[in-house]
Amino acid sequence: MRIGELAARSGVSVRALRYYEEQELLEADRSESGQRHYPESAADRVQLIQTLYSAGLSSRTIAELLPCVDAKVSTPESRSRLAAERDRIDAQIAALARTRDNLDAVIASTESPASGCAWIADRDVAAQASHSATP
Amino acid sequence: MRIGELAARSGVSVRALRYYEEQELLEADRSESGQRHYPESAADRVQLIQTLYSAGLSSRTIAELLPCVDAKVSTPESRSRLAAERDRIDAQIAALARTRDNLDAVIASTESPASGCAWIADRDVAAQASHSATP
DNA sequence: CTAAAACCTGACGTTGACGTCAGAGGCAAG
DNA sequence: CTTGCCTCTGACGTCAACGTCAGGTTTTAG
Repeated sequence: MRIGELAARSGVSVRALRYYEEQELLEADRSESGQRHYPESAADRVQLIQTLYSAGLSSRTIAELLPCVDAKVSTPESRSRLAAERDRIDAQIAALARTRDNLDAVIASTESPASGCAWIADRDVAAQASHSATP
Repeated sequence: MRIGELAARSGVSVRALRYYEEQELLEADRSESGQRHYPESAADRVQLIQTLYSAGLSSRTIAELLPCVDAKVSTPESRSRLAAERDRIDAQIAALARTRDNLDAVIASTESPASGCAWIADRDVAAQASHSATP
């Protein structure tokens, strides 16, 4: 299929697909006239790329990890990289869960009519005091 | 305290603090000569701002929600805003958890010597097929 | 065959949260 | 007083993941 159809199927823009190619995340066959031509499997790959982007990985990191998926091999570097990213995501989940709980607390306190919302000042700061943000 | 000390205490840059003021997230008294002067409580507030940033809120959103914390009042708008942000964070957590599980799967498969890593292609794409990314 | 739609490359624009630099003033120590 | 560090405003730079536009070629529909 050509780029327009892949864009429609995977729900990303044509520009994004060309960007992915530029970043070496997605390769395409070229027709005689230079037009990109993708196999069916490209749609899944684009979904994968999107998933990894939404998990906060950079295109460079994704480019470094995708060969593991493609070649179905893993070097010690790729494994430690995977583990590092997993840990980062785990920490991110934990931080988000804390913030969500804080939001829940303030929502609960403001939904009942006669209460203020002195929330995170009491809860979150204490929890935050023992860790640092993502670099 | 002055801006340098607050920066050191809260672990953010001086530039960031001035930026927060520009975005109306953080106010400062001014000395006769124009230098910013902060109360002790500013350190906690900076932590709060950082927490909300790391949860993916924009400075504009934070600026709209902070008055609720300060004035300890909530309007219907601020309440629905809080709920919307909570839901967004919840969805983000769920998406991250899926991706983390996928990473776990591939790590497990690559750690044992004789296996490939055809992971997300089997697991994640199916899971992703029923939802959309954050806009 | 022709016009429209899709595609190409190249390049500049956008957004957010700052970094960085320039030039000028302020402030405690010796 | 002057040295040296801190602070001020203002303004341009950065980085990622694209958006958008220009100007030209290719494919498709009628």
